[in-house]
Amino acid sequence: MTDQKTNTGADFSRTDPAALEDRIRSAALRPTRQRLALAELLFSNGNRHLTAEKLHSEVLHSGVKISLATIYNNLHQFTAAGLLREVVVDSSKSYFDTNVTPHHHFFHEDEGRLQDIESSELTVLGIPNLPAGTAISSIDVIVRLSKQSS
Amino acid sequence: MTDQKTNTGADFSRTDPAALEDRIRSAALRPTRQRLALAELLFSNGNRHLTAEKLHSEVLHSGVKISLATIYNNLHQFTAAGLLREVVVDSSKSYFDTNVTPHHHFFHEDEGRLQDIESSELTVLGIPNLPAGTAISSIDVIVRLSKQSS
DNA sequence: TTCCTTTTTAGAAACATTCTAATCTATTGA
DNA sequence: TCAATAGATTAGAATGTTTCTAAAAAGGAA
Repeated sequence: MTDQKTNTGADFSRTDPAALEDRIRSAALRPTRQRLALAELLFSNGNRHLTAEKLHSEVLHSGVKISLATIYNNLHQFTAAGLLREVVVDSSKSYFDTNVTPHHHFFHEDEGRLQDIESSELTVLGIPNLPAGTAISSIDVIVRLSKQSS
Repeated sequence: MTDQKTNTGADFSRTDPAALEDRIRSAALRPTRQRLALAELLFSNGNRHLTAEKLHSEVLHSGVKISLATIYNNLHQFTAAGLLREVVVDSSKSYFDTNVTPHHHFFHEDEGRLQDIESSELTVLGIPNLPAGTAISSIDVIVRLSKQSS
């Protein structure tokens, strides 16, 4: 149980450089210095929800020189490979989630922060018949939270 | 039952200029030429899901000169007044929904088109306890649809 | 009408994201 | 080990959506 294709939340690959490299190789990508740095931040710290800009500043602070274009390239490549999932909650920027199993989200509107809701907890009932010629690509539930008013 | 604060889908104000003007006045806004043109497109054609750009091109085609800045100003003012609701489904642009009652959406990913799911049909069960100090602002369910693969 | 406020506007600016084309790097296999 | 090549990174330009600015126009009250 040290390495799996799925990621349910446990930080299973825990900074082990070889495991990170395998993960990148399994996506048919080369384990470059930049990718390893990104993978470490993304996949060795439990489930995370990050914007491109946040990831960029984290990786720069970790001492690895990397351009924003590379951040975007890799976020998209990781997403295409199923290592990340994009979550649409804000019309102005994209969030990427390291938990790629089916699940839902709380979104703290004031902080711009996402929080997982496991799909074992939350159920969606009564989806109508699908329009002809279509198939479900995903079901996204976002519970938007504001600060308590009183 | 000709005019109500809520809008469940019926096109109840049906191009009646006086009703549109009341609707604008009730939001503490002046019924300008531009606002009336926008209100007519938004509120006299059943439930609609529009982007700023789409609304702009529609209103220009209807013969009313209006700038994109005015479109944005008014979409936001109408939203603040509860006449519209913003739906976040696409990280690159905003959609505005004329149906402001609680409900959910199908999103046709290939066409960028939204379709209502009434909340009488779809139920969300098992929302976990809310984080301390927060209250639910809204619950958004988006069923993303792709073209059937086969 | 006059005055005051709101609204509209063109254009500039801001912002996230994507593109371009040049340079660099990992990998392969001789 | 090295050269060849395919893939990766990069700075900076470009794009698209949305917001801002400041000035002109229009609505409404008196």
